[in-house]
Amino acid sequence: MAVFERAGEYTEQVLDLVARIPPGRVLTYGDVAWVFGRPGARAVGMVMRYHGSSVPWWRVLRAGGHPPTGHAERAREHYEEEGTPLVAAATDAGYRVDLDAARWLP
DNA sequence: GCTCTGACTATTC
DNA sequence: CGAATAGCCAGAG
Repeated sequence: MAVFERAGEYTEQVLDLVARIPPGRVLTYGDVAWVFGRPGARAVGMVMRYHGSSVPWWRVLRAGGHPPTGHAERAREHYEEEGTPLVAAATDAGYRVDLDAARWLP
């Protein structure tokens, strides 16, 4: 595949997986890292910061269904547009994604 | 090749 | 529930 040949394998795998996430579905940083057999949740976030412009980063959230730091507002627009199950919550942007229903695994 | 940084997570106060 | 602490990994300088 190697469509995202920009950095190490890890980055390529992360970008490839995120790009494969179907609409209306989401994944947590921990899950993405878990798929690669590496608890590098932080590394996944870094990949998004550098190459997130090339992938649907809004489909990748933190543990508990909270959107990425500083991007909650922007991500919410995508969730409503794709029909991602959201849940009202008194955290971050005042909402969170229903992982129990939107969680997706390859 | 070492050090700093960060879109994280879990635990504790 | 909110803030603080520690542990974790990979990339960039």
